[in-house]
Amino acid sequence: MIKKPQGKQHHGNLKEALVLAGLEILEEDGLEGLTLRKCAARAGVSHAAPKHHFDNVGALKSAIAARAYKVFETSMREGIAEAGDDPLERVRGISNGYIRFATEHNALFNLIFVPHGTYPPDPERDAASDSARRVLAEISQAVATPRHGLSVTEVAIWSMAHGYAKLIEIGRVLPGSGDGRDISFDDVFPFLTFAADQGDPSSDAN
Amino acid sequence: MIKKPQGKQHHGNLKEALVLAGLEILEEDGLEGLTLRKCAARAGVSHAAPKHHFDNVGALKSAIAARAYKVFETSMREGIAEAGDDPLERVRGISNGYIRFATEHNALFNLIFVPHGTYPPDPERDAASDSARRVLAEISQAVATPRHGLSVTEVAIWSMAHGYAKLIEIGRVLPGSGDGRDISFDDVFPFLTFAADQGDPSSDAN
DNA sequence: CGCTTGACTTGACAGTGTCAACTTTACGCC
DNA sequence: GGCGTAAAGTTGACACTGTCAAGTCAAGCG
Repeated sequence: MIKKPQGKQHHGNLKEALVLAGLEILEEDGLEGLTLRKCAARAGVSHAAPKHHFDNVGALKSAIAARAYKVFETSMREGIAEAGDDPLERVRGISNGYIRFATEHNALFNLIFVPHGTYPPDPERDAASDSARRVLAEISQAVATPRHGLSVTEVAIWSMAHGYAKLIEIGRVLPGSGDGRDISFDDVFPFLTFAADQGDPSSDAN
Repeated sequence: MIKKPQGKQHHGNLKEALVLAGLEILEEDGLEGLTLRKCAARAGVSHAAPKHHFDNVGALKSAIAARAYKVFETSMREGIAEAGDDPLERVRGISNGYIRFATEHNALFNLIFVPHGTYPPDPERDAASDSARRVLAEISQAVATPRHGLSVTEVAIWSMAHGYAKLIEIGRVLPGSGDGRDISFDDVFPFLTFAADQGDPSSDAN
């Protein structure tokens, strides 16, 4: 945590401090707990100080979201790394990384997946978002066929992973619970099939 | 809109009026615009009047959510009715109803799909939720095989529909736009396969 | 007629984002 | 080196939020 030097008038790096404070608050208290004034307090600064660095709360959230995208991308890359070379396994891997990010950093997840226009324009956030999406596009590429282009395959994978992550978030699915909601992504993944995988999901082949 | 009789002390049906006011506000201003005080004002009553009928804002939202589930269920049933008798077509139909509800009543959609525990316990909301879910379970039944039970199939369909709806909400998918985001659910649906449908998504067979 | 109970109003409080005015510091320029 | 200016942070205010406590008023009942 970067705090303002006591007594000094200038913080030195308030912008960065506010973003870091925001990330901490998000992990501790969730998205609802994120407040401009709390960020300011945690950075050791008065409640209106952020105004000089962020026009409004949306601008601060946008800056935090840019960081969140990087965590998100890392999580997806880790999921891919855990998978082998098989294209289908890599799709499963990136999906697992996607879902792990959504569950372990749920506030960040909900900070970045927000309707277009929620935050003011921000090239840094756009860049981080594009970078993360390129990872998904690359993995999708390997299971896409010319017949149905890249983006359709990408959206199919994306929809499945995102939807499953949301069902966990709202408690409709609860992997490892042992009750009726105990459905893992590995159970669901076989229902997603690609040209190279003429899968009957009831087969054990994967 | 049910308003309080001018001058009279008792409203008569404030509980119902607050719920209806809430539904209107949700459709007009979205989930962010829903406020206890605005509901009270629209019902023609003072800002603290709702306290006698709803302990807190969560209880009011819960009551509104119960209504929203009914709209949701209707939308799914309409989607099914538009499909024929083929089980797979009925899955597509309910998905289209699901997605239509999410786009046309996005505030209601986000009101009902919230983490478990967001609202106080409410038997009415639970009943409405269960009723809606039973519709999905029934449609899933027809494409499920004993090998992988009902609920797994249900979650697969649910994940796909929910995820796709969310991608539209956040603007990552924009059907009918003509640009790179122009991907319809019919494009994505074939990637979902069941035992009875050994589908290669590149085939035209659907 | 009077009392009790429920429904609603009024006023307050803390917390939120945002704005305007003020103070203080740091930096460039002569 | 001193000084003026612009940036950075503080203070105080405003409207809005949910929530609570106290008061008012009406309906119903013994």
